[in-house]
Amino acid sequence: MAFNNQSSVLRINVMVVDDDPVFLQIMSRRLEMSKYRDPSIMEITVIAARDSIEALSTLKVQRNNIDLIITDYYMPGMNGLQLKEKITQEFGNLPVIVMSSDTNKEQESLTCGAMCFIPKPIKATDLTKIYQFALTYKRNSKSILWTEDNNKDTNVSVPQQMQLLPEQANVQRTKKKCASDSRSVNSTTNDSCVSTDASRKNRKRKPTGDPSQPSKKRKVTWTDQLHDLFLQAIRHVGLDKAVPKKILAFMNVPYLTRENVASHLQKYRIFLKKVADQGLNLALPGTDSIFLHAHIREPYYNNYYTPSTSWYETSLNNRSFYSNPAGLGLGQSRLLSNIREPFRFNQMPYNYMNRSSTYEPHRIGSGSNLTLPIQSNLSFSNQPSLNEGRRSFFEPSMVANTIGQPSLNEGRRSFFEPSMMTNTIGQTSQVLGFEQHGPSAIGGNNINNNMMMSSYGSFTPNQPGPSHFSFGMQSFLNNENTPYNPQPHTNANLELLELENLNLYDDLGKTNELSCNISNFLFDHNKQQQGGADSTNFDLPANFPTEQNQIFPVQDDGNWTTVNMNQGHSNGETLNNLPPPETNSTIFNMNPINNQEQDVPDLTDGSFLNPQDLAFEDFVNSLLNNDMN
DNA sequence: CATACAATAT
DNA sequence: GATATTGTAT
Repeated sequence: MAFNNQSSVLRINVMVVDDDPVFLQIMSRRLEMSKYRDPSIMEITVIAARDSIEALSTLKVQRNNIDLIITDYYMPGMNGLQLKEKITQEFGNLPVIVMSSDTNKEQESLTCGAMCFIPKPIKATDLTKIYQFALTYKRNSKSILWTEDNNKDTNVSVPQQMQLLPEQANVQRTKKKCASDSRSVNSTTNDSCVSTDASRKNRKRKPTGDPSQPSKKRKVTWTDQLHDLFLQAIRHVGLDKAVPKKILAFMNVPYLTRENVASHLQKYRIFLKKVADQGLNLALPGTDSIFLHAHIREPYYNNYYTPSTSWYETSLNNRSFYSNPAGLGLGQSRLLSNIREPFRFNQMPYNYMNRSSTYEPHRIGSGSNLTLPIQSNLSFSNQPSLNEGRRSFFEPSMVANTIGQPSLNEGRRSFFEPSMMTNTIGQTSQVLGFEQHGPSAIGGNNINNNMMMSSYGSFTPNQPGPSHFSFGMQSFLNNENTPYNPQPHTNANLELLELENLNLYDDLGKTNELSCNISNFLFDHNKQQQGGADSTNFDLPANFPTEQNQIFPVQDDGNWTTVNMNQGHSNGETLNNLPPPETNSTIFNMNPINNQEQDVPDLTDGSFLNPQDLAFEDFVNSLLNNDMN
């Protein structure tokens, strides 16, 4: 699916500190060599340090790169706990595991804040615990899922509170009142307030234990945290391949069973379906911001290539907004992802973006990066063959590709396209007024696809790895070197089409952040303010053929041909035949000036979220970040 | 009594 | 593994 497996693998960097070089070597080797359950889930890199000083100096360099520290207790100079202390002082709260052959040091270690204590020699099961620890910690640094059950087969000891916090154990008795005593979580004797199966008549289910004894099955509570892990698992394996077993393996929560996951998955799927049928109702809490920085250059057209720098930033005012549950019956939606994560952007109810007053476009200086909070996974590690070499920047089909569905019929949608905006980058585009500018010419290196003259920008990665793209907006805006009077491609201007350094990446650290340069790209807020936007009424230069059904030339298969603005490219075989998106909807036809005071459809309405308007895969993808209530 | 939720049956 | 049904708590 949308996530590149390579980048989804959790990379755990463990530092091992021990003054015994032999042990250090063995330990490092064991950690490295031993495969975790599924190597596609986690990779371990071991950094060895021979004493505390070396450990600290390594940390100075690699501070953000180390996930877990395993240190011997007895070391010359500074012992393991002193090292831990120092680490905490200098680098904050990094998880430290202390090991020693002196089991008397166990209590001291735990008291002093070691995450756990491992007696030497290290048993294989203990080693496993280290993996689990690292994995869990990496995935959720807030808490460690660690239960008594999880521990009983090893000598690893963890601090008391770690075992006993019910939030961390995530296990409760059937009766909440019982669970108020958190220490009963792992107890099997306290059943005084658990209603028994025997008290139920006509029970059809088979008792799971001794029939004479009432079953005391634990009920898993899907806390936000646990659900979040579940979602991570789904992201990792892909929605289409997410089955209980795989999810369970990824989650690696000791007490969870496949059945637990299956049950939850069923619920989740029901949620997805519900949303697909009815639309999504979102509550997006707190501050939000959308920003786009574009490095502007002169048009790619002809041989001009004059760098200029203009930066725009568009941010959304701080506002909270909530949808009314009544409209869709999905009112309990809550956002589980960290709201600072950029991809929540996708989840914004998009009628919101029509409130021009909420946007504050302004120029902020110069630079060369573009940061778009988008739903990403846009690392083109594969040849974009399914779409005949051309993919739009924010093309739904691209997501479809990675999800596993062919994108052949999806069409070439892009940055400028309203239907895309609805779900993905709409806010940005709307804010910057891209959509109103309509047609833009994009060149590609593929001679069969080297011009795109449907109404919206597009971009073509033509090889794996970093890609390049360009937009020709300047031409429109300055009314010169216009792409509607284009010159055939030459090598010279092909060069210009190969723009700079669009690096798309996605890793767990910076999921969904896109960093790139945009060249030959220009937008104009003032232009945005003029006229409405629909597929045939763009804000165009005076000499642009704005009449409906007027044609303008494009280059196709090396020859110049024409395209009907209303109907898309005349050669639907080569270029995509997707009709211009519906833009005369309430959503997109709302002029920021004229309609400023107009009553924007309320979020309670729900009609604004017609799933058919949405790029479905994107849409579903965005749901991956949502709770399913 | 209806609903939400998770376990359990099919 | 997917889906339907049941038990339990609210």
